[in-house]
Amino acid sequence: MDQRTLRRCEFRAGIFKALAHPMRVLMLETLKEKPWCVCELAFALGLEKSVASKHLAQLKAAGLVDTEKRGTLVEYRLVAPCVLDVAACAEGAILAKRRAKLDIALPLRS
Amino acid sequence: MDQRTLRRCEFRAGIFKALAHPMRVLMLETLKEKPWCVCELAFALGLEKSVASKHLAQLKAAGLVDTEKRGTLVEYRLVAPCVLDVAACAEGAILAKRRAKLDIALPLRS
DNA sequence: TCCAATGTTGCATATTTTGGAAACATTGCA
DNA sequence: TGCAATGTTTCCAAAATATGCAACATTGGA
Repeated sequence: MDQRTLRRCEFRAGIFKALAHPMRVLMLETLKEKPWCVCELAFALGLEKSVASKHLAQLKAAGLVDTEKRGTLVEYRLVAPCVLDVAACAEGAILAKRRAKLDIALPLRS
Repeated sequence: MDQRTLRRCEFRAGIFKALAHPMRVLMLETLKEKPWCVCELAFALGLEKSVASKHLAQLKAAGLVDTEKRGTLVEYRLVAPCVLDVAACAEGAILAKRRAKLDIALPLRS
């Protein structure tokens, strides 16, 4: 358990921590289509603007989104779309496994 | 923002939450090689057995690992290795982006 | 300059997560 | 049965996180 390994795990856990909230996952999925400003995104998702801003700040700190100022508003855009693919992959594997266990548990259903 | 979408985001956020701790990431990477029992894994990673057990329980609840009883010990094994590959992908994308921004910020360095 | 629009930050509160110690449960063996 | 090994659960205190509101900062336009 060297220092380098620990550092890597902390970095990755940081990425996952940023993703560990339903609203932030939804935000990323929304950003997948096009860039949004805080204001519109907050309205579309039914959030206080301060809450939306803070969630986006976390995503940005993790490096998952990036910003660009446009006049008075700030445009957020997705950096690594593959992150969402990962979610789909993990979900698929987990659900497949779960289904397999059910089939073993209930073999008479066929 | 229909109910189904929200449900999906909650499920995915649950997976990410299970991954949102350096020690749990390290545990998954360790389990990638071979199955481990709680006892050995706790010793190898320098954890209290109760702490290791709780981390593993979280990973199991998320569906990321599975267990098999062998006498007095419980063997934990990885379910979805693709999660770790995804982590590597996300990390790569984020670091690449970060590097790109630094190059823009310091263009005279070349 | 003044104001409106947009975001961010600070604060208070409530909730969740974490780690450690001890108690408890289960299993296999003498 | 009694005991040792292995895991899980419970309780507690500390730390981290989430939310909503208000205050503040920045920008562009009247």
